This record gives sequence, structure tokens and C-alpha cells, in this order.
Amino acid sequence: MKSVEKRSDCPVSSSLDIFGDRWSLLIVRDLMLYKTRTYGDFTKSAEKIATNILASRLQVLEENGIIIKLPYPDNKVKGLYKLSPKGVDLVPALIEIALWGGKHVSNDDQCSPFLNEVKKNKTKFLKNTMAKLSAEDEATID
Amino acid sequence: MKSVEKRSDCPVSSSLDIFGDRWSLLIVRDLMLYKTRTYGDFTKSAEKIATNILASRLQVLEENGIIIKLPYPDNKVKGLYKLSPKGVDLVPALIEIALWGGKHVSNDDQCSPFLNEVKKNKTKFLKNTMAKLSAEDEATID
DNA sequence: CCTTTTTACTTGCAAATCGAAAGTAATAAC
DNA sequence: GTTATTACTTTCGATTTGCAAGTAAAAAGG
Repeated sequence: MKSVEKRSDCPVSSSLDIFGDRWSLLIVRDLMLYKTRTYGDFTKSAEKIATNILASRLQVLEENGIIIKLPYPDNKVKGLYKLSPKGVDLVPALIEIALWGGKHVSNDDQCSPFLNEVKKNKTKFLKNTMAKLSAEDEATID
Repeated sequence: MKSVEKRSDCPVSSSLDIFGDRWSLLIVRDLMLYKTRTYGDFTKSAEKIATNILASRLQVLEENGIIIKLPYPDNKVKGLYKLSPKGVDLVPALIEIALWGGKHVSNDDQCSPFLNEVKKNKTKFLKNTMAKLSAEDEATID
């Protein structure tokens, strides 16, 4: 776990030292939604992350124990990224950000069903989602 | 409300387009903790934000309706920043980030009491905190 | 008043980071 | 055996960061 430069001992500040940028939490978002993703999958997301930025962020997230890179079954080129338990613990924060964004800046039809389910029973949603992400195998949603 | 460049319609992405950097949420954190802050107060926080960055972030947060600048009573030089209702709505996200940071990257003695109170009853804590921040007058904590 | 201090910024500039595009090396597919 | 995929790396101009110094206006002090 390579230490990033810590500006203070405040947990908010320390967190932002790791993922406080415009891309890192989008990687975590994709892993929350799909459970596993390849490098190429990330580049196909709507925000069109540049490949150099992606590589850099994946490295920081992996060094900080938030994501894990696994070998892709029967393929030596591809890799499979997934959330570590520490990464799964970011889901509540991500959901709160999504709720805020859905309420105040972006009402996307495509994720309204998702946010509605969250709003219906947040505790249950978090429990289910985090449990699924923590399960060892199981198929991805996509 | 000056529109920031939106990379996609995803609410997470749109949120990060506004506050996805290492400083913005620290400004929100200070306003959550102290309710009101002057420009100089922000510069005195532990992370030592540079004045040009601070000015730039305050402008973006104000343009996006997250913070409000008020005149300081009986003083034409000072200003008083506070969270708007939209800014107060960021508190749950901020708290989740703080909880994650406290658990996984930073166990600061100074804010342990704070985080312990959150953990004891999150719903109650959020309700109280957000209500205090929404109240029109009332003295600051500090 | 008149001077000094405080406050909230702005400016200048070097260094770091971002981001688009092209390049590469290894494996997979045909 | 040739072509295509995949996962990066490299290059380079543009933007952003962050430290330091500067500034203008109001407040405080004498």
C-alpha cells in the first residue's frame, strides 16, 4: 500500500488524498455496477477516460487496496478488476454522491430506476449491493 | 449557476464535475463543522490551501449554488460563507467519506469523538447536523 | 486625521498533471 | 502464419497546481 501524500490527519482530507479527483470514483462506480471490469470496459464508459489517466488511476487505487486485479479466466492478455473489501466500503459514499447528483444536478432517465430503488430502502439496498460485491464468484449483472 | 462541463448524464459523474478535486469538499467540511467561515478562516485549516486555489474553489461552489457568501455584520471587508440548502444536502456524502477515511486510512484522535457520535446513531446525527446548518441564525460551534 | 494592519483576494511563474493521439508488445483469433 | 485485440506506454501541447509576492479597500490604532 503505497502511501499517498497526506495533507492532514482529517479522514475526509486523507480520503481525498487518495480518490479526490474527477476520475477515481467513476472507476469505483463501474465496479459497483458491474462487479468486474476489464481495462477496455472502463474505456468504453460514457465519460471516455483517456487510457493514460485510466492506467494511472487503476495503479493508485490498487496500491491503496481499493481495487484488485485478477487474471481473466483462460486469457493471458486480459485482466479483471474488482473492488476489495475496502473498495466495497466506498459504496455508501458513492451512493450518497449519486443521490445528491440525482437531486441537484443530473436527472438521468437511465439511472432513475437505480436511484429509486436506493431511495425506497437505502439500508436494504446497501446491504444487498455490498453483499453481492463481496461474494466470491457469481455472475456479473451485465 | 454557471454550468461546469458535464462529461455524462450520470449523477456521480456530474457531481464530480463540480467538486471532484482535492479541495472542494474540504471547504464544505469546514462549513459543516463551523457553519460559517471567512476567507481567512479557510486558509487557517490544517491542509493549508493556497489562496488562489481557495478563491477559485469558492467561486465554483458559489456559482453552483453550494455555498452562499453573506456580508459580515458591521464589516465591509470580511465576508461570511455558509452552506446553501444544496450544500447542506452534501453532508450525508461527506459523512460517509469521513467514516470510510476513519476506518481505512486515518484514525485521528481529534475527530474520533465526532465519528463515534455519527456511528452511534447516524440518522439522528445527520438530522441534527443538517437542521443546525439550515437554521437561519444561531451561534457557530467554534 | 493619518498611519498601520487586516482582509480578501489577484498576479506571476515554475512545476506537475491532464488529456488526445499515436505507438508498442504480448497474446488471441482466424 | 497473418491479423486483430488487449492493455498499457509514450509523446507533447494545454491546463491546472501551488508557492510567493503584490494590491486595493476597509478597519484599527494613535
